[in-house]
Order: sequence, then structure tokens, then C-alpha cells
Amino acid sequence: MLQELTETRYGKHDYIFREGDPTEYFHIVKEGTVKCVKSTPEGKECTLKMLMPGDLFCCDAAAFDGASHPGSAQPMGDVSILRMKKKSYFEMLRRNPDAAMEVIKYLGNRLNEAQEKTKDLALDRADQRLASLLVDLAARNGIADPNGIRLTVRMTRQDMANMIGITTETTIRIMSKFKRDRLVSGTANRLLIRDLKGLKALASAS
Amino acid sequence: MLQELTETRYGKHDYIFREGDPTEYFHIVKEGTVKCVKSTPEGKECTLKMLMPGDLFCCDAAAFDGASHPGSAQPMGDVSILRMKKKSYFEMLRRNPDAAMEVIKYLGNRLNEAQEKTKDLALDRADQRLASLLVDLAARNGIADPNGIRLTVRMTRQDMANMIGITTETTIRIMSKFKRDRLVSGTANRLLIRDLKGLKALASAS
DNA sequence: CAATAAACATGACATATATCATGTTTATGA
DNA sequence: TCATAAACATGATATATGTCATGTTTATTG
Repeated sequence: MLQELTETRYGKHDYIFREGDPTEYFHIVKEGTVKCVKSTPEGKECTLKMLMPGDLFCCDAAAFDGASHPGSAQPMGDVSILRMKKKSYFEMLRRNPDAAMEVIKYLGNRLNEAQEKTKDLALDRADQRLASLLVDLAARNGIADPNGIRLTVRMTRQDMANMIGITTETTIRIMSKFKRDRLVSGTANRLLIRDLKGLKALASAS
Repeated sequence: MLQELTETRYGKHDYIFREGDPTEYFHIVKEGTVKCVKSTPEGKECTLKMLMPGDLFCCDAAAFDGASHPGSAQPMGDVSILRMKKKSYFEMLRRNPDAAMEVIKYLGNRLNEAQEKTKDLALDRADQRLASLLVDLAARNGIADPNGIRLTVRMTRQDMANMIGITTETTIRIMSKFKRDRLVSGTANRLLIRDLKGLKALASAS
């Protein structure tokens, strides 16, 4: 069975798949970070989710039902992806109730997250959403550092903007303010969360 | 097995459950419309989804994983709800791979929808989001009418506002403009979509 | 039916965020 | 290492939407 699982490596300029491509495979992140992106005809982009090792996606697990990917998947730097034919994966789930239940719980959890994000977009200000994003990434992608929590994924201001539905300029302005307030420091290559509590306070001030 | 499925009726001032309540049951809408709502400490509300007959929710199906409801469920008018103990439901799924696969597809579909909504909130203007909402409701809740499509669910401007993350006043202003442009007519009790194509054009002008 | 509350409507004004422009710093790759 | 592009930064201005205030119309209920 396991020979159906193949591994592929991608670099930051590749696409793992594009919006509209047929959903032939299930994907699992083995190493690195992958972003799920939807874009408009005019080139505006919205990043739905950053996927870390262990996450499955297709794209963004949304295509368990559906014939084509509702968004594209792009690596953030070098990544390694495991792939399995959708048909094989479904057969495996059908034969393995425990695995199916795990997937149900995983999807429930993902739906939950998506709805939390909906609420943030609908009700929070830009600075609160950015603070939420940084808190979330600190937990999922951060490693301890003498001065706080360092994010291992390389994220530009533009990447952040796309994740919270604001412009790059606004993100830069808010990040500059966060820097002045000693909440964060550094830029894409070395982003450091200096005051997690402060960011959490801002994020939940809704 | 079926004796575990109980039916309850609710009126528009009831709660089916509240945010934070333990998730003891799975719910299915039998009759009527239910809204899933998240609210902030200051009383701002965000409606995540309108559930129609056949939809399952817990709340909003997001609690397949999780001990407490991430949002509350409120009837829009009179509704009838079917309920089953969460434990029984999980056991049933474990024994019935076809049902489990159906749930996986359903959740994938719901996640997909949620992400589409995220994109709309992040990238579209208020009038486009309102047009999207009306198009969606026309398909899911509308019945043919000599002058267009009539919505059977009673929805105030405030209800709509909560669904798309804008204020009641802005919703009223946009609806007034839609009325002037002959796209819609009527108020909560008798909402009529007069020009579906026009609304679709507006909605997808992103 | 009258009394009351909810929904709808609209103006004046405030403000968060977008847009456009321009410059500096930092990273990248030949 | 130099040349080029990407990322970061910041000001000026525009604009969509929020906020507050006030009035009318439409439902609801005793």
C-alpha cells in the first residue's frame, strides 16, 4: 500500500498545484511550510492558511468534495510533500474507520479555525488581526530565542497582508508601530516576537 | 438505534444552544432555518452560516473535534431539530464507512464554503458581499415568484449585516440602492430578488 | 385597536484603511 | 562584488464604511 505514497520537493518559485487544477492527489506537508492561496482575476491574493508539517491539503483539505482545487498551493521556501492518489486515499479511509474518524475530527477542527478567521475578518480592526496572526504563528512556527520567539518561516509584510485582508502598506505601518511598541522586531528573514502577552492582549481586545 | 434520534421544536426567541455549551449532541435541521452566531463581549455579532433542512451542525459542524460549542445556534422563526448523542453518532459513523465518507465530503464542502467566505470578506466591497449573500440565499432559500425569486426566510437588514461583517446602516443604504436599481424589492417579511443576473454580475465583479 | 417596539430610512460627520508616489534599505544572483 | 530586484518605509490624499442622531414606517402584542 505504501508504495502509493510518493515524495516531491519544491522550491519557493514552484507551484504544488494551481487553482482550478483537477484534484487527483491528496497532499501532506512533510517538511517546510506551504501556503494556500486564492486569487482574483485582477491579481489580488488572499492566503487562506499556512500549512505546517503533518497538515493535509487538497487544496487546504477543502477538496474532499469537489473535482478541482479551489485555491493554489505554494511553498514558502523549500518544502517536501507527500502525495497519494485521491482514489487510493479514499479506499484506505473506507477500510480504516479509525483513520476516517481522525480525518473527520481534523476537518471539524479546520472548519472551526476557518470560522474563527471569518469572525476576525468581520469584526476586528487591522491591527488586531495582525496581532492574532503573529500570536498564532508564534505557537505553530516559533522557536525559543533569548529575546522572545523567533519565527522560522520567512514571511514578508506582503505575505502577512494577504493573510489578513489588508494592503502591504497598512501592514508595514502597523508592523512599524508594533516595533516602536517593542512587541516585535526584525524583518522577513528574522522575525522575532518580543512580547507575546502584549500581542495577545491586542488580539483579543475585540 | 433510531430511538436515539429525538425531535425538538424551537421558536425565534429560543436558543438551540449557546457559545461555550458542552457539545453533547449532534443536530440536524429538519424544518426551518437556523443561524450559527459568534459574538464578542461587547455584543457585536457575526453570523457564520444559515443552516437549512438537512444540514448538520454542532455548532456549524465545527465541533466534531472539541468539547464546547464555538458559536450559538438560533432559530430564524419556527424550526424543528433532530438530535442524537454525540457518542452514539460517532459509534454509528465508525460502524458505517459510507456514512463516514459522506460526512468527510460534507465537511470538505463546508470548509470550502468557509474559505470562499474568507476570500469575500478579505477582498470584496460591502455591496459585492451583500450581492453574493442575496444570490446564495436565492439559490438555497428562494421560491419562484411572478416578479423574481422570493426568499422564504424572514431576514432583517440587521441579519444581513451580521452575515457579511458590516453595519445595519450600511446594509440599509446598499439595499436602498439595490431597490433603486431594481435588483431587489421588499423588506424582511417579503424579500424579493428581482434581477438575479444583475446581482450575480455585481457579486463576481471582484 | 391602540400602544409599543422593531425595522427601515437618511443626513452629518468621523475614521480606518486604500491608493499613489517616492525614497531607502536589504537581499539576490550573475 | 556589482547590478538588479525585492522588501521596507513614509507622506499626502482619497474613499468606503462606521458612528451618532433623528424621524418615519411597519410589525407585534396586550
